[in-house]
Amino acid sequence: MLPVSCEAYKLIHEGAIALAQVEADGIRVDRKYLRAEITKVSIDIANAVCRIKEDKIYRLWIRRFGKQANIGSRQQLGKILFEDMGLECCQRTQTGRPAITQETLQDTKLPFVVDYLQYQKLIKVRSTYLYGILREVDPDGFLHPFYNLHIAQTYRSSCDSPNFQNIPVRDEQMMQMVRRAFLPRPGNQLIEVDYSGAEVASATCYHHDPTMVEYIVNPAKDMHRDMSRFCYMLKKSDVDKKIRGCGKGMFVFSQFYGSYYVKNAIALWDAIDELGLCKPDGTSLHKHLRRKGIRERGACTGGEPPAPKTFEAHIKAVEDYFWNDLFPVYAQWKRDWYAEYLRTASFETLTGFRFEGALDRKKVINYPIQGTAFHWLLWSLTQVVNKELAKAKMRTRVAGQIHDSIVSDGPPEERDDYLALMNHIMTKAIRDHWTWIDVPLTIDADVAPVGAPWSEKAKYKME
DNA sequence: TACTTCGGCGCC
DNA sequence: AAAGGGCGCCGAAGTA
Repeated sequence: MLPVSCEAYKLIHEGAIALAQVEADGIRVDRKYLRAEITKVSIDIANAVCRIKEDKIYRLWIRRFGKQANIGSRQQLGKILFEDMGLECCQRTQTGRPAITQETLQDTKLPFVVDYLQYQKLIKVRSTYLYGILREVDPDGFLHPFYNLHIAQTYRSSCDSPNFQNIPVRDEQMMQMVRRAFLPRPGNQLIEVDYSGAEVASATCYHHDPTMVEYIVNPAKDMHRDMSRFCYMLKKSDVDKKIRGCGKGMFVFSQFYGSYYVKNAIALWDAIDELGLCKPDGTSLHKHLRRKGIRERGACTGGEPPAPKTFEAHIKAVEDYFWNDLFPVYAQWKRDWYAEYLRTASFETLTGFRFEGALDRKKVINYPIQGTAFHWLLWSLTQVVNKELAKAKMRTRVAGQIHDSIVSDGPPEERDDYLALMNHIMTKAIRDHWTWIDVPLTIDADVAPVGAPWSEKAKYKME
């Protein structure tokens, strides 16, 4: 930890005090629900195991491993599928073995993997989440996760015992099963406030690309929708939520974090079938791309340049456009920032923290952006926890923090005051504190009904 | 038995 | 030239 200014030191000091308060207050958990759900999930797991054992593949499994056969062993499954059955596995692990992942299993197209993946999901929910949370609940029914400021290389926080920062949310089934366990105190409601596009805004404070500023300032513009359109050669109106999500995750953020067109092309192409991506009239995007002259994905080997008229070649063109035409200033900043690092062997965040030592290019670009975005959240947390809640004599308490969001537990009559306070701290006061924040910051809020679990949170309109 | 490493996967 | 940043937790498998 290398804070290079009094102000940077103060952020960590006051941040630690705020997080200690969050840890002490904790979050209420429904133990009865957890115990009942563990029983329920255990039955579902037993049923899934039965279905797996009825499959032909399990007979091969027994023949090959006999008494050692273990459904939980990915290594064994890999040997059966990719050695005995001779199926193709297009991903390797670090040590060169076939990678047995959700993706490579799905690629086999075997009916067996549907049951197997459901089984694995339930195992994950039961062990990491249901048991993992229940084990840490205190005698009063509260959870007190630890928030660390001395672990992450980026100057972010981390969280453990249990990790409150990786509770399922994207998978609807897992989200329901796990978030149902988190409750507000009696008579209260849970609220989650998060920075919109925190890392994009943080990055822009470094590179100042005018096109990115325009995307942030103008609510009518949408970078993810635009890039989704270009990747799949669609009209603006053809981009639905699913397609936009693919462009965002498989192109834009991948590119920001240092991935490249070959990986993007594979992910975006496979997503068409896996997620059933269609135009509004029901045309599959594969068919749509064929009409645009793209019939194949391309070799995607990374060795040779992509063959013409392949999807790979198209995504390479999108990548060139993205960095050379759309965000040239961002691209130049990346080159300059890295060159300066090579010269000095160090760099600093805008919030006043230094990095030293051997780091690769991707880390040199990503660390300051990630750390700075978190420091916005941490500063906001110090204001609300250490100062404003007490000053306003409010009963609302912060229950947790997830990198760019703050979860609170408070009485409904304080809800609108709390949201107004958070909006003031997170979007206005912070820009007086750090005047180098030269893009507007905005927040979103999710609110669960009074007495309802975290699984029932829904978008909340703030005035 | 206790510990470490690996592969995998949950979140931002 | 290379090719996804950061975490914590789990079970399996290997080692002491």
